Amino acid sequence: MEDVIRSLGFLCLGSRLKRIGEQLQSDTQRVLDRLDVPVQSSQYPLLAALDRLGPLPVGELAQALGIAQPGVTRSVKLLAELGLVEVSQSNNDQRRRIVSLTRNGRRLVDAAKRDVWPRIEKAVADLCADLSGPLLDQLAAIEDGIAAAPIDRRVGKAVGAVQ
Amino acid sequence: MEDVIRSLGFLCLGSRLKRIGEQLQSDTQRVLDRLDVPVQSSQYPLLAALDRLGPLPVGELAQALGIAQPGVTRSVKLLAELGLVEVSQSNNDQRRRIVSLTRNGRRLVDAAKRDVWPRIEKAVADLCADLSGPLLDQLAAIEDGIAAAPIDRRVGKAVGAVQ
DNA sequence: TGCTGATTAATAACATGATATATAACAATG
DNA sequence: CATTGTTATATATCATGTTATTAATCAGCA
Repeated sequence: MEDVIRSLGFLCLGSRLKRIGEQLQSDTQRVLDRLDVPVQSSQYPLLAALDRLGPLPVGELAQALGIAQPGVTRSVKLLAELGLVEVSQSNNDQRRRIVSLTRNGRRLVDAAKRDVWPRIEKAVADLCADLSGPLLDQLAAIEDGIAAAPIDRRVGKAVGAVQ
Repeated sequence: MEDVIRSLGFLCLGSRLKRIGEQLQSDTQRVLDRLDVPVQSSQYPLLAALDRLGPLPVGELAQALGIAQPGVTRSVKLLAELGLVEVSQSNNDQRRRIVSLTRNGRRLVDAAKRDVWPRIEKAVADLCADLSGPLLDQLAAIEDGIAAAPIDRRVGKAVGAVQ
């Protein structure tokens, strides 16, 4: 059976990247499922962001993760229910809600950094090791290219009605 | 503000691919929004599959698109309500429901193939033109690598409990 | 000082992926 | 040929992204 997304090449690059990303995430999830970890793989970037950058308000967290703010609000709520992060009001600005790791969250991140993340990183790096180009650099170039001029701008305005 | 997903490299490759894919899709959506097209960009792969492969039962359509069957069932229902595809019972096997393009669906695909898809493809190809490696080949290699041995298998079994 | 506009986060509603399960039809076997 | 297992699809539920909107707070200015 022909893989249509693959056959369509650049036309469906978005769908294809998304599909590969979901595949990688669910594979990674299976790694975590073997452990006693109560967190979906997709929540780790948020924890990693707090680990790297320290406590952050919701909006900046969204920016750091490159997702929209409501997504962060939802994840934070979930992780707070699990006792991994906590939210405190900012002193200067009552609108801002500062998210930080709890003691348990800290412990989870430290353990993951020590025991799990290096293995996952190595597995993914191996997967990409034989590629003919520097994938991460290329992805960065794509991201920069999109940021500079999104596809719809590149397509131009001269497309007439379709039906 | 540091882009954490980007900084984490291979560890978050899945999240990153997904994020780039979603960005590309929503950019493409904006192209379509300028036209009179009543279809989300994410539905085009299904229409393209029917165009390339002819009428297909739900399961084979899922396989051709590389997504799970319930996703196809849902999209087909949506596209059928829009009058772009229709469903007929298979003769040999009453379980199978064969999805095909309607006259309107055919017309939409033909118009898109003629007027829109080449432009989008070109825009995305341009975006990727300056990359230092053959991106599509690399993605194919990643997909093949995942299929051969998913990440969780590559990580190995020797990871202890995390907390 | 009090109004106006901007900013922050929450909520609602939707899109679209997944898995798990139910139902209907087929196939195979005792 | 009836039962049993398999296969194809639909449905339910969840995860997680989006945009649009609302509510609360801040900041600036007449």
